[in-house]
Amino acid sequence: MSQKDLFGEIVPAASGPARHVIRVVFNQALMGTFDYGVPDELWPVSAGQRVRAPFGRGNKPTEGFCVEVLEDVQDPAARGYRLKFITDVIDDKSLFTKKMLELGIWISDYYFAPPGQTLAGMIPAAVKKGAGIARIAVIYLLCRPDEVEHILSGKLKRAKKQQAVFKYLAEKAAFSIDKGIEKPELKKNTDCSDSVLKSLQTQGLIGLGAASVLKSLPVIPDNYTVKSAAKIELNRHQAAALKYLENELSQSSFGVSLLHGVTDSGKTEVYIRAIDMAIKLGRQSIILLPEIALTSQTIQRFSERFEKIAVLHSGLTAAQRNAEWQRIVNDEADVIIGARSAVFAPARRLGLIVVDEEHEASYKQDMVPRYHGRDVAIKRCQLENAHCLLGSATPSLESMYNARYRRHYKLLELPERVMELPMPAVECVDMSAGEDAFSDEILSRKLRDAIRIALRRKEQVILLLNRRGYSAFVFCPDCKEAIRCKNCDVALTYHKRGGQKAGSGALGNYRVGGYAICHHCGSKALVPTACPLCGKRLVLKGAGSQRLEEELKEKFTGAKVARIDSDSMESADYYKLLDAFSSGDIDILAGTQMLAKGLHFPNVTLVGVLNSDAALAIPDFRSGERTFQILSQVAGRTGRGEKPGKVIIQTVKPKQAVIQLAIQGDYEGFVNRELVIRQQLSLPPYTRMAIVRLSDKSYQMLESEAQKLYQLFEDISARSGLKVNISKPVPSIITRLHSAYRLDIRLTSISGEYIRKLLRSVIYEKTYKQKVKIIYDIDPISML
DNA sequence: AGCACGCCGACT
DNA sequence: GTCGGCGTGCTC
Repeated sequence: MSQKDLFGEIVPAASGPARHVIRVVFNQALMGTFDYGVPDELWPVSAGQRVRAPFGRGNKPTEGFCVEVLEDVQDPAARGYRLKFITDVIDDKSLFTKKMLELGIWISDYYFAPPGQTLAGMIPAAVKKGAGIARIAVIYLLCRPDEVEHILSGKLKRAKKQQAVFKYLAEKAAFSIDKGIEKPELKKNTDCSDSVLKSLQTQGLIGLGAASVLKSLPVIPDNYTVKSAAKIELNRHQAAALKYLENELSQSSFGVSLLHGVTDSGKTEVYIRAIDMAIKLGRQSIILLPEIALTSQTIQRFSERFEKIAVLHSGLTAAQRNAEWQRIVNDEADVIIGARSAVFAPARRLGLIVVDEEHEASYKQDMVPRYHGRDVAIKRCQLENAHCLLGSATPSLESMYNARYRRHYKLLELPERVMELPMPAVECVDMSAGEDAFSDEILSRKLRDAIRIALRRKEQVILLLNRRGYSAFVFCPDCKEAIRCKNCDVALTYHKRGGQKAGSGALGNYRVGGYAICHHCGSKALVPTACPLCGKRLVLKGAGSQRLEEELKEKFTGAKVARIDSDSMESADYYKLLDAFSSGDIDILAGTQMLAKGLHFPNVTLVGVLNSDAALAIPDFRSGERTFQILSQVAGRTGRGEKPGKVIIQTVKPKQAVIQLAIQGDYEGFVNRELVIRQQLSLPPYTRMAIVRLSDKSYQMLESEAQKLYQLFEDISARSGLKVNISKPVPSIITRLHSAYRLDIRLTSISGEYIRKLLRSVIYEKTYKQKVKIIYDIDPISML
């Protein structure tokens, strides 16, 4: 053992031989597990309970999860280290059901997420705190503003990093705990290490506190309600699907079915009947929905039919969320409805998980653990012998492929709209031809005419801009360059402020009346009037949703126009606006793709898609699939009442196959075409994929590390004969984010297990010493 | 992640 | 020589 033993370590808590040993994981970026003894007076401890244990050389009391009780306590001499003892047991009973714990370990293993962070992510903070609020380490200055200069040139004269941190805090006026900066934010923005902060702390220059952080998410106003539908009779397709599901549910064995139903084909009614069946069999159901679809009208649709419902979504207060969770723990809910993380609801009699809109990319969590809600739902069903019902009008190619070719999967089709409503007429306008090509207006002649007609009939219109980031950038027509974020290398988006007209005046050489905003890091910049490279005039280019709003107000005077997107929306306003639109107070609603989701407005008879091909320009193999999905969703937004609907799609590439297929509403055709392409190019769903993304502020360092890791992958792969295709390090689609460069190594293989074997050998065996930040994205859903 | 250890450069 | 910043490696 090391020399340190000569000086005698502080022995924490009880010592001596351990009669009980447990395996603990900490909520930190640590892949390993740690064994601890349990003092007799704290026994028993079971898997899933949180414990406090001395951790690290300083024996810092740290919270961790017990993941296992070790049956055979081995001989202390055989252990290569000295066993410490836990000091507290935090929970009086396990926070996890047995199956959930098993699921958590699987997620940690499958997605290469630290087990402690994975388990922590499965339990809402509100539950862990006991209806509290999320607390986060906050750092603030312990001096007065007028002392800053003196300290910078005095005590910190020689400490460059500390100066930077100090200056940053002073700039942000963090002179008290309530003005403090959150530690992760501080570290990111000043690029400092822990030791820098530690030094400042020991010098008494900064204070460390904890602050409560509230999540700012939409809160559903109580009065946002819609009348319920009358008693519904199933059509023959629904009846057939249900018959299959009833049989599956009564067998209590694992299975997955993919319910492919066009908009208004009655998928929800099938869900409801299946859930009803599960309840009759004494089992619970979880319904997963994308966060944005989780509106009170959706919730109401279910709450009208079931009594014992628990709701888990981000709009709830901490106390509400904890209360809902406890209801599930106490077995007071038959139906649990929620967003992605509701897949972790502590149901003990689970029989069915419904994943609605299963193709939605938002099911993939973009933080550790980077799990896919749909895939975790399927895994959980497998562990619990439950049935997983996936539903979509445009299923993902993965699910479609599985439904066609894999065991345990079944495809259920609902090809007809329930009320026998006709599919809306979809028209395409070629923006690259005729007068529209030479017009700088966003709306084509055809669309303008259609809007006018709809307004005359007192009907409503929805206009959709595909991606906000791809419009209204500041462009130099001479250099052919857009102004980019200095940190993220992303084209900045121009946003107007107040009601001033852009370019109406000049303040120095900056444009008055607006900012350019980076949609990745949120930083704002004043916009120069002249190009910094050539000095010539810069122009605003593209169709931002703000510009659209202006054009609409100009062209359709008298019509009430509203814009909906995450820039103009302050959480609850979103629902107010939808409410106003629903009650007919708004004639034209313009916005980004969030409008394309499952909202129901009977009086909408016209939907216009303004830049339908914008997404196709993104270099991501799924961009065609996304475009098809969005256009199909849009087509479903209209003609839902008695009046016939119409969709007008503007595009510069009218011949593009994806757009053609979307216009024809030909999902089959799209899938068959796309699957051939994917197979030819060895892309998912024919292969599995993982992205290893390295990032660092120094490009040189990043490049050499990426090269090193790439070589290591190649070596291991060759040595162990793993059939994994390893790409050379390539710049990520977003080449730079938060002033860090990003390189991707893309791994593809016929089997995901080959990829994981390769990654395991790098992550767990110490074959590579990590010098830059690395994230592992297993089954990536977006290449960004 | 968070902490202590210890190398090395800056300054007595 | 000594102080202390900051990179490195370990944590049951």
